[in-house]
Amino acid sequence: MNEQEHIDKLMLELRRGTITIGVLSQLSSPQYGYSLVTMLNEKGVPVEPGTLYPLLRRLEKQGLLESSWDTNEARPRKYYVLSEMGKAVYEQLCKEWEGIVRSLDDLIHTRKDEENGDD
Amino acid sequence: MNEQEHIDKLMLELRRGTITIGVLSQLSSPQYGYSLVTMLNEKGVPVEPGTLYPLLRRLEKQGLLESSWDTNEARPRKYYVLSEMGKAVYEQLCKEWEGIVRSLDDLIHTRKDEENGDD
DNA sequence: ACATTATAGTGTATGACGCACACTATTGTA
DNA sequence: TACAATAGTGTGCGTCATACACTATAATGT
Repeated sequence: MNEQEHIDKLMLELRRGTITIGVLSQLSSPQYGYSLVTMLNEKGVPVEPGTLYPLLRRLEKQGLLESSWDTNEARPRKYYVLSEMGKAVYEQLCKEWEGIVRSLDDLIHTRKDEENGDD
Repeated sequence: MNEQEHIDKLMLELRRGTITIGVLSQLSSPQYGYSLVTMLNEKGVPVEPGTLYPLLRRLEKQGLLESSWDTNEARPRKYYVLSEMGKAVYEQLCKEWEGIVRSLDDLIHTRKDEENGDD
């Protein structure tokens, strides 16, 4: 396994959960799956259809999203939108996410020197 | 499932991979597992011994870490430190991590209105 | 001095869950 | 006819939390 393969694998894990936040962040107004895949990929959050569709259904089953079919268009589209609980969870999740980012940022820019080292 | 349970579960996923970065970030100089558990928890990256030890062994097997026993102390300690490849991977991973953070930050502070924003 | 408990330190086994990947299926459009 | 739009399923992998096992030392109590 070379460097790039390691990085790819680690990135895979790092992305975990971020897809969910990305999805939730876009569903304050209704959108359908196919458009979400496209948009998220454009915005730098790579996601596969085979990942997104199950995710959407999962989130709906858990009560974070609500869905409705639009059959007026050329092809039927399934629109998802945040439920009340979804909104609340999303708000809170953002705060927690920022906490994680801050902690990790802290570790990365290692401040070993300002430990006020008493040896 | 109430709000808090949802958040806990989502947080669990969000933390994925961040533990690895946290560990790598601390191993430019050698440290042993037990001290890492303590330190990371202090620094806001909660991690269980049962998570860290397998992680360290995994990273060593993959060639990102090197280990050596110190049997001079009261109890034997297994010290880990970044290998050359580990350093390279860590450097690159940090950049990628910042990319993820930036993308997600972008999505969270939804700029729906300024869709025409070409810098 | 001896027994008991706590702590430092490393390790394993199991189960859950989300993700990528490879697929299927339908319908409209060029 | 072939391609794009749109939604879906099934499998395998990897990491995480949890619970547990193990050893040797330090600390405590009697």
